[in-house]
Amino acid sequence: MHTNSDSYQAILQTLASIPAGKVCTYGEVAKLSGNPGKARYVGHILKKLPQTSKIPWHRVINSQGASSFPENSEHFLVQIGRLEQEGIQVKNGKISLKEYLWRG
DNA sequence: GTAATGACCAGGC
DNA sequence: AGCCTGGCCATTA
Repeated sequence: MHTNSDSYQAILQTLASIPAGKVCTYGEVAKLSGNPGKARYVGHILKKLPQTSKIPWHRVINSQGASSFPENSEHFLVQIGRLEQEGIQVKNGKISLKEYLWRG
C-alpha cells in the first residue's frame, strides 16, 4: 500500500486467483504471495477493498476453517451464502480445510 | 513521534 | 473443545 506496494500487489494477485469452489486462509494467502507472516496485512487489504472490487473476498477464511465475521452479521451471511452457492459444504459455520483449501 | 487497533496465527496449558 | 500469550505488521488516532 504505502510502504510495501510490491507486497500489496502480490497479495492482491493471489487473492484474485483463488478458484471458485475453493477457499484459502489469510495465512496461506500471505505465504502463497511470498509474504509469510503477513496474515494481518491480508485482512487489512480485504477490509479496505471497494464494493466494486472483483476480488473474491468471501473465499478467504481463518485458520480455524470459519468466517472471521460475527456470526449474524451481514458480511457473515453473505460470505457463507456465496460459499455454499459455489458447492462448498458449511456445517455449523465451519468448513473442511482438508477438502476445500486451495494451495495454489 | 508513540499507542492502540485489527476480516490473523501458532503454541501452550 | 476452550482460553491465554506473544508475535505479526500496516493503518489509524
